Amino acid sequence: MGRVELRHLRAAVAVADHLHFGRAAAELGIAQPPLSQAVKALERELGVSLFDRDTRHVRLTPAGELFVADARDALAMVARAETRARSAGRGDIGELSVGMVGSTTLRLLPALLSAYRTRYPDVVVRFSELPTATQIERLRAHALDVGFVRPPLPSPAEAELVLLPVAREPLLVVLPAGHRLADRQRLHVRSLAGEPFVRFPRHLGAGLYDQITALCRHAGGFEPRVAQQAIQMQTIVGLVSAGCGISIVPGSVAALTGLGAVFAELMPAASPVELALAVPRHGVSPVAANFVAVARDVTNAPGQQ
Amino acid sequence: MGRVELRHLRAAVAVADHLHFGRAAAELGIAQPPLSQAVKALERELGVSLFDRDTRHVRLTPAGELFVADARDALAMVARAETRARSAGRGDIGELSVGMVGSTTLRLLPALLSAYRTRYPDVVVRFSELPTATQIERLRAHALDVGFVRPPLPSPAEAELVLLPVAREPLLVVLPAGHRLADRQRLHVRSLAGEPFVRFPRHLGAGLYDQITALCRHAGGFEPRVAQQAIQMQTIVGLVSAGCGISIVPGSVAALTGLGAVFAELMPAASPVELALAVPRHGVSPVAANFVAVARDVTNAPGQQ
DNA sequence: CGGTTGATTATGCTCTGGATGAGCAAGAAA
DNA sequence: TTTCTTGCTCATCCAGAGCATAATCAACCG
Repeated sequence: MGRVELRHLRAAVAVADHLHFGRAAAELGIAQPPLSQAVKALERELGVSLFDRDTRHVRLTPAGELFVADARDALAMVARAETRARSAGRGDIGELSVGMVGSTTLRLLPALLSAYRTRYPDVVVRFSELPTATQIERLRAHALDVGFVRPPLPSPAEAELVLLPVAREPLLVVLPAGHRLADRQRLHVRSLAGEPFVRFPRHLGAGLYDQITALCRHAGGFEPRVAQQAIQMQTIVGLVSAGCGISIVPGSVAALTGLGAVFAELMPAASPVELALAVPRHGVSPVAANFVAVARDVTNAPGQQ
Repeated sequence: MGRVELRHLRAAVAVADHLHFGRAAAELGIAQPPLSQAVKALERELGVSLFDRDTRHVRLTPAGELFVADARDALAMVARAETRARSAGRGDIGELSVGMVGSTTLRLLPALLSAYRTRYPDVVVRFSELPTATQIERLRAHALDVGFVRPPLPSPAEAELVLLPVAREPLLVVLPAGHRLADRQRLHVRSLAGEPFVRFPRHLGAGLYDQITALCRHAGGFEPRVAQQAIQMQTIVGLVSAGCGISIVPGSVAALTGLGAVFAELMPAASPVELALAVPRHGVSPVAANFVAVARDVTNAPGQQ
């Protein structure tokens, strides 16, 4: 019971194309006898003769017409499977899940997305705004391909992920418009002592949290008092505007104007907060690898920092 | 350069189905090692790894997802090609061109067509009303698969065609309604001497023509005088109605009432005229063969003659 | 730390699939 | 006609593909 193989389909199609075993065999790069045998084997397997051939002429039977038409479709489908798999291998096609902390949206994303989509229009990109800790979980679970996170990462995560720094931003103070310090361009950390803080919960992103705490402690000499917690930058700025407290946020958040909050620089210039692209150390799909490459290009371009 | 073959597609699909090389190999009826090799060869050919496999688990890569989905489609198309070719081989599917002399339409066709279409609903049947001589040409040119003709056939045609008698009908005289003999139920051939005849042209169907001529000559003792020629039964009866002459036609033509013509039996009962199904002696498609079988069944059924 | 599961590597064998050459039928040319 | 050419098929032979068996190695499990 010899199964039908693609060589049989290719043989039938070639013979149908040329209506001539010799030329068909030449096209296939084999001699006539094997081609005759292949066609005959196919016909025996199908129980139908596909070609009427006297010693002089070759003609398709009705069954042959049907079969060859179907065979062409099948061969096209196989070719499609091959090319699409190769494309996927090159990262030209596929899907990509990108995670990002809230502030990424504001500055970096538009430029990056536009560059990537220009270069890889056939990749479906899905963005999710998630805190760093959640992204680490999902990267580990392969629910996310890459993620924009705030370093540093907890050490177990460092083992599985590679971090590529993509941006550094200064920290800014956010105050409600009517606050007593709201008219200052720059503020000393010490002047924030005693203020109620709106903060991002530590368990979802220790990097930025600890950096701010250390800043208050060492440059300000006080322990920040947490009045409210929120996990989205819009919410934090909104709570500040509503008078629930003040906050310290990455510089890109200053793009969130019009909410009734004002931003001021920090006086002993705090070390800038980092944004990094986290990528699994192993098993990165070509699609994700290409995205990383584009991200690197965009962030290294002159005029970006 | 090993081309992709269906065995590779079957292997990839089986592994994707089970996510387990052992079970996949069992399903394919081979051992694990060859399956591993087949998958690896495929991956090498495509330049992409389709499966992520540590020694414990097997998982599809994104490229694998795409490829396996396409491979399923391709395999389905091959299966479709096979089944349709087999169907065509059994005559269950395809096209059929049937020729017929005019009078066939009236009696035989409805019963035959209904029986055939019930049994073979997926065959597209095309009927053409053609004189015997034209049918012979087209049968020879394979423009017609089978044809209902009036025997006998010219001897060169006999060599290539097989004739199956399917009906015998008596000959009837057709007269215009106002004719002097129009009130008779049966007429002696002799009484038609001198009448102008509307005839079917001999070169398009010698069988019936010669039979009528011989009848007039031997039983009537006269030579029929041709006043008009026509190649369709409706036209012949119409010309008779219009007073252009009389005619002798197969019995089934009597179904053409309402044209102002009357029919009468012939007195020295003429040997009935035959209707036969002509089929090429060689290279008959299964579809045509099935039609012949149904035709034989229908015409041999009790109540038919 | 063995035991088990399960994929890969290594090796040998079988049988398929292709090449080569002979056979043969049908049209073309002489 | 006879002969030549064309072109599919049959027969034989050989290389390599593809499968099996056995060995190897890695990870989970008790």
